[in-house]
Amino acid sequence: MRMATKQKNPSKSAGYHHGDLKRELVTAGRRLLEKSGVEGLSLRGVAREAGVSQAAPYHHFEDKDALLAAIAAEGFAGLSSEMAKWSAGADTAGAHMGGLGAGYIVFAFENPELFRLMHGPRFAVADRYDDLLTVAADSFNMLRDGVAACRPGASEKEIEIACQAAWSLVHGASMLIVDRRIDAGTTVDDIVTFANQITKQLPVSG
Amino acid sequence: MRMATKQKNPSKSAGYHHGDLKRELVTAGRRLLEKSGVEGLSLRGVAREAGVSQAAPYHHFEDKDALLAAIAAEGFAGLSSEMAKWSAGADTAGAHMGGLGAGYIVFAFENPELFRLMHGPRFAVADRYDDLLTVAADSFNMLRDGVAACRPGASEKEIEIACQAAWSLVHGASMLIVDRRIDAGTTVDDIVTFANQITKQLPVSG
DNA sequence: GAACCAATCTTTACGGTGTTAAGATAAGTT
DNA sequence: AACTTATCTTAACACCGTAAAGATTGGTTC
Repeated sequence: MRMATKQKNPSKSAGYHHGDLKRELVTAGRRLLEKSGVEGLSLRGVAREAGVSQAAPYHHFEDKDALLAAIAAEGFAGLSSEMAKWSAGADTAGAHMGGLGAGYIVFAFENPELFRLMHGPRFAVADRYDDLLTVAADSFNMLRDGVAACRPGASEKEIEIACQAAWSLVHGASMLIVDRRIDAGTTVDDIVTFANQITKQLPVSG
Repeated sequence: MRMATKQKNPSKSAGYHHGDLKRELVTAGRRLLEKSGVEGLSLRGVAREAGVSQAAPYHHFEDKDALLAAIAAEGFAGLSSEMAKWSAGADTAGAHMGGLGAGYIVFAFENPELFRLMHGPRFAVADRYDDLLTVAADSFNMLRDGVAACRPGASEKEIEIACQAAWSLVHGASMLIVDRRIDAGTTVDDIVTFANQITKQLPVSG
């Protein structure tokens, strides 16, 4: 019994691919995404980048949209962890809330094309891609919980409105930064101070 | 001298087109845009809709992007007039501000694909298309003036931040509604009451 | 009027795209 | 070893953005 012949080592075997191409397509897609933008991203290009023929992706994703949905899902996971990172260790509910917003905006700043993909028209009606829906809902629920913690005695309706307002504020700022309509600086520190100034305008995190 | 042979009547002459095709391309583009979305909009499709060959648009627009820029410019004009409409007749600066925000969101609600095009990645770096830049700046300046009127004694810096926050809030709400992530109702009245609730969260229009 | 010019439109063509259908190869199972 | 199944390739289709070259038109000048 030889050692290396089982599929123990999923690296590039010469002939047919047979590693986990699915994963490699997603990472290649993310790579090309930040380089060329959503519009410049082609399925054939991803296949090329992965060193595989043009039709190969169709054995792992039903569609180009399905691959983009997988990339977007990874994006939402990254968004959530970025929010968690910046809100960790906050001593007040307001500071925690501010951290969530800062993380949201920082993520958009650092992954502009990915952020655009995540909120693009493609998934506006996302009855397919349920795992995308759940992971996106996770990100949203972090915000919701943060808002609720800031207003202990508020009614359900008040919390909903405050939550929608907070989400809109943070999402709009991210979008405007990504689209270069607001200049919030060039470093992550710049972005964070900008985020703090912005979110301070809401009574929630005051 | 015959009457109808001059280009007095720019309607469809049978053979070659010779009306103002440029205008017709823009309106045909807007029509297809709301039907098929930005991604589903093809230059060939626009030419087809205008009843003209596929290469004809290139005599009026340098590019597909140039046509989209013209459509987007019309969009910003519409956005400005919608904001003007909803803020007209307000008696206080705060009410005026609220009207501007409501108009912004209502426009997005009523022209989702156009709104997406206007803020798409295509014009993020818009050193070309200067008329697009100016008409977009007009919309922004309406917001800026509204914010400044709400805070007479504020410093330049304070006004800028309040302005960015207001813009972010309103823009984010529009984007989230267009992307179906926030359900703000189905009628324009629904949208307006939603907009009022949201903007009331900002100290500017309190 | 005729001759010319510039603008506008068409036909044709090229390379790129998403996607499907048919065949080749590898891995796993009996 | 034979068979099955998953994976990958090649080839093809219709569509797209765009450029080049030719046709048609309206306007201008004699």
